[in-house]
Amino acid sequence: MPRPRWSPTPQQLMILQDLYRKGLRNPTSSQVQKITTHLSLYGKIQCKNVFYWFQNHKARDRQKLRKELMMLHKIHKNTSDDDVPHQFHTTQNTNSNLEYNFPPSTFHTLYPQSPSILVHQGEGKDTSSSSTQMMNNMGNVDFPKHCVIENGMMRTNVQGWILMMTDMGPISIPSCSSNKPLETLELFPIKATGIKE
Amino acid sequence: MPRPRWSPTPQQLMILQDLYRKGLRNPTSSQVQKITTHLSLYGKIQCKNVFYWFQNHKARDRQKLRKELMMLHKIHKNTSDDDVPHQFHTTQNTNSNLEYNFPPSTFHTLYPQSPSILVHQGEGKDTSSSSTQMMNNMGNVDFPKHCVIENGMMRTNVQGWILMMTDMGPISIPSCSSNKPLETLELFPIKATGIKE
DNA sequence: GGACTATGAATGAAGG
DNA sequence: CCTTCATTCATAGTCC
Repeated sequence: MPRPRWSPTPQQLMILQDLYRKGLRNPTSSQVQKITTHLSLYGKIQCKNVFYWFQNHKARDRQKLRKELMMLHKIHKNTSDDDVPHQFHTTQNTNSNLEYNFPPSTFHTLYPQSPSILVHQGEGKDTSSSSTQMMNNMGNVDFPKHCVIENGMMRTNVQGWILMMTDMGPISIPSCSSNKPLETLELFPIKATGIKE
Repeated sequence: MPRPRWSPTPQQLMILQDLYRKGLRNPTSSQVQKITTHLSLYGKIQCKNVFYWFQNHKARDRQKLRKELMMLHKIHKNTSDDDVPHQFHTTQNTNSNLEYNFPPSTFHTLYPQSPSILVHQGEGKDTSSSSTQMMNNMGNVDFPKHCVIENGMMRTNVQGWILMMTDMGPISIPSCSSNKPLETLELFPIKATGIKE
């Protein structure tokens, strides 16, 4: 029974956290490999696990920081939006209350360049760089594909995310039996369900 | 110490279900925000609660359908699988043996695009997109998706890294309590953290 | 009280 | 990097 997904053992987690704490954010391919090799002493693991771990950890860490930062800026308004998993709060401009929004652009300056840590590579010159590649040419470790190495830099193949969000219409949030209708909420089912079945 | 977890009041639940029934699946940041604000009329609630609610509800809804479907396919097979203690086995990938690593990318065709509903945003355009992001940058600042790619991307290959590879140093990959020292790992934090803190 | 269920919360894994 | 999906963990509520 193959464990569907990897789950770090306490030791592995500890090591990963420590590396992260020390500043590692975007491990290069060789770093990932080495880390993986090391962690495999404590349990089954693949390069991609390490790769994804850092990616997710960094993202979620940052989101947490943003939240805290926001918290400070919003020292008063309670209104319940304190802790949000990922997402953000857009400008909510209701005349009624809360207005904890920031001048945008405060948060994109957070992450520093990734710091560094080096895991020495046996012999090959590691100019290759990041993770992506490593995923490919690893013997028994696979990497997520979808990244391309370019000039030593790892680029994700994506360029241009499309956002399809037609923003129109007021939405109606269903209200429970008796309650004042919400001012500007409207619901716009644009496309039926979504449960393709 | 543990903050009890949120539990929807009957009214809140009713509203959420209604929205879901109407097709909402992946509410955008502003939608979550508005919904949360509205629901807070009926009890304490945070954005993340709303966010998670939709995530979970959708996932479990889908999982239920999947299971039923599977049931049909297996109408004949008795296999005595009747006694499934807890949950169920959803995707039981009987890959059996080698749980090697294959670049995934095989089983993707299932999910449709999320439907849509719109919570009209007072004025700001909510180009922001959905869930995740929304919680983060409350400033309604959504990244100009494409722009950031330039320097915000995964540059794994930081130019400041020094490769110091001495075969001798015992590595400083944090090890857990008792374990055999790893052979050649080295850790070289060149620049402090990165966590702006 | 332990087994089980429903479900909030967290996070690994992918895709774009 | 951002978004979404699938799993899994954790626990309140329930039944016996």
